[in-house]
Amino acid sequence: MTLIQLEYIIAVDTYRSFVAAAKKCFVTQPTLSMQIQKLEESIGARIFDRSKQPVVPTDVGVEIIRQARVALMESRKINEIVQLKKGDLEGELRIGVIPTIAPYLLPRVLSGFMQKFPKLQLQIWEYTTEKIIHELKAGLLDCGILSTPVYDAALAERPMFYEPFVAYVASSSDLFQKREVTSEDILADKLWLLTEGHCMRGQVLNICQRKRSMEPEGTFEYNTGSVETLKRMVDVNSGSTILPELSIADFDEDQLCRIRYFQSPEPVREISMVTTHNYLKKQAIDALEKEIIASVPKKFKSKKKKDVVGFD
Amino acid sequence: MTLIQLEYIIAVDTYRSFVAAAKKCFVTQPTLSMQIQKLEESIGARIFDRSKQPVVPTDVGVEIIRQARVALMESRKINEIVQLKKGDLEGELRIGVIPTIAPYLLPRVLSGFMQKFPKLQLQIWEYTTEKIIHELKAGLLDCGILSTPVYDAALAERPMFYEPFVAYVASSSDLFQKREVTSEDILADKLWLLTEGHCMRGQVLNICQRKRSMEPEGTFEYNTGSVETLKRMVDVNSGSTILPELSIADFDEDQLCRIRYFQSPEPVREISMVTTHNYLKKQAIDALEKEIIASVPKKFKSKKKKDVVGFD
DNA sequence: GTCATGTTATCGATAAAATCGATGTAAAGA
DNA sequence: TCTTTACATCGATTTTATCGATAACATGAC
Repeated sequence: MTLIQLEYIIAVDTYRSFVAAAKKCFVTQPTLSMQIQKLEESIGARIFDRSKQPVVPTDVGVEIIRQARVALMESRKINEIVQLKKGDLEGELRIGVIPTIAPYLLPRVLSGFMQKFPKLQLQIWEYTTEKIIHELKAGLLDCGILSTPVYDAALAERPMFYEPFVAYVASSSDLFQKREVTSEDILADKLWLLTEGHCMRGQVLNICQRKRSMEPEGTFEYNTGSVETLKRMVDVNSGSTILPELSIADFDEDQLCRIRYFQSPEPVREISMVTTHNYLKKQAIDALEKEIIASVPKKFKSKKKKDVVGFD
Repeated sequence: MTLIQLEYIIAVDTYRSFVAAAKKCFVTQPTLSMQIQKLEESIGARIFDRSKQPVVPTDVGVEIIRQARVALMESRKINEIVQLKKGDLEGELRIGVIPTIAPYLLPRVLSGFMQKFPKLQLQIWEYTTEKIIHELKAGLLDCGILSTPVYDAALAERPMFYEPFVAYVASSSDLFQKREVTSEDILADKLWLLTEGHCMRGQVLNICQRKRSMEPEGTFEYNTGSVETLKRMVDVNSGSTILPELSIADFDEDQLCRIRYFQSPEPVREISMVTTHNYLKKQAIDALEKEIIASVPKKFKSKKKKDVVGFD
């Protein structure tokens, strides 16, 4: 058994194809096939059922692959130990961030973080929650920054802060007259929503206590994945929307006028650093986590007197 | 990095010598040296300080080796998964047992256990507690059966039963007249003791509340490592000794006459299955554990109304 | 200091392996 | 049925691991 063979079976499991796996491993398909055959022979068990298309792991193969991931992970930690001692993390850090956090949070932390680890190649991927979870499990991402809980036992989530939602209302709206708003107010108003697939859409609907199934009535049907677009819709048209508080950091005075905070307990979303349980690049990820926690307003850090909103 | 390289550095760490490690790995010393050099080069750190004699790991080397043990362990579990699925454990199981347990416990369980795992090569090593702990940590033993607690964070102990101590008294002794004995009685009598290094010696001294430092007065100085010898000494000469209850199982009537049980709470020793935390051959070891628990008298299984005696 | 001894590093040769490109075979889709 | 896609097989080639011999080095005895 060699570590390379373990990498090969993990690649095949990930891509469900010998050809694709070979490409990702930078070897030819016969090489990969041969090595996997040798591994199967040496342990005395078939790992993949090649009669199915696409290939699937056998029963015992599933467990072997799970254990192979663990073994490979532990072997890679040896390199991390060295880098840690040298004090200079190298390699790449692949971060998945949901689109309703990324543009507002990352600019606050990335420059500082990159200065601390100059040799680290940062890769940011803006994905939906679902996609981030999938890629984390497949080992294609190192960590995810997303709204939790995600209720997945394979993942470890470490809450970093609780970001309040705020209402953004057109001056033509009735809500504009109020100093604070409640979820009932929102319900009555016309509401710009993110398109399906964004966890924040679910959270906003939960705030308004609208069921996902029943299409909210007073909602403009304009499918956008961008919080920025929601804001502009309110600016240019009318109605209201709900924004995460970090997104209003660089609003001008005119725009701030249209912000309405929620009555206590204000609705918030829990933002966590999510990894697999036995994760690599711990040093870098833990540092990023600290950097993020330090970068958000103090009042975000406690969830007391707040209403943590789920998205399911 | 290859698994073989990890094996090599672990061997060098274990034997503190390239030559000895090479021998144990069944390769020549240049081969082992080369591979370790390649590993050091690939991770970019020196693992061993060869200027010292015997060789010692560097600071970072210590951590690398610790992690290498983990990685190798996890990779070996892959083979166990296969064997587990086949339902037939192969390979060898190296068991360390202290001499005051081995001859009385093992005959009760080994034949049954070997029938269940016919392909398993059993290796029994009679060692002192100290030696078993050392070999477990070095990975030279798979599990140990010994008296606990041993207070070693690197090891996991799972108590299996609580074995009472009984007194064995010559008919010429005053104690012979009593139906039950107490630790005070023993203190007054002449006592045959095991030689230094046996944990049971410490336990017996603790029962009598004698300090280790002060050499017990009424003790015959005959250094033996065998419980059987203690018994014979009492048989042939006089005085008394303390035996573990399992050792009296095949006593004849005459010998049973000389047994005196302790007054409640009777002194007992805790006998545990000891492994490292992340141990291999789990399947076999767990089965052995069950076999042992099933083989001892029911009354051994609870520690209620008993006085668990340490040996330090 | 010198010598004997034991330990690790280095070297060239050789055996073992991993990999490649070409090709064969079997299954899935048009 | 034909085409396409995917995995297995084969021989050639490159790469790697290992060996035996030897050099370099450290340690302890004298």
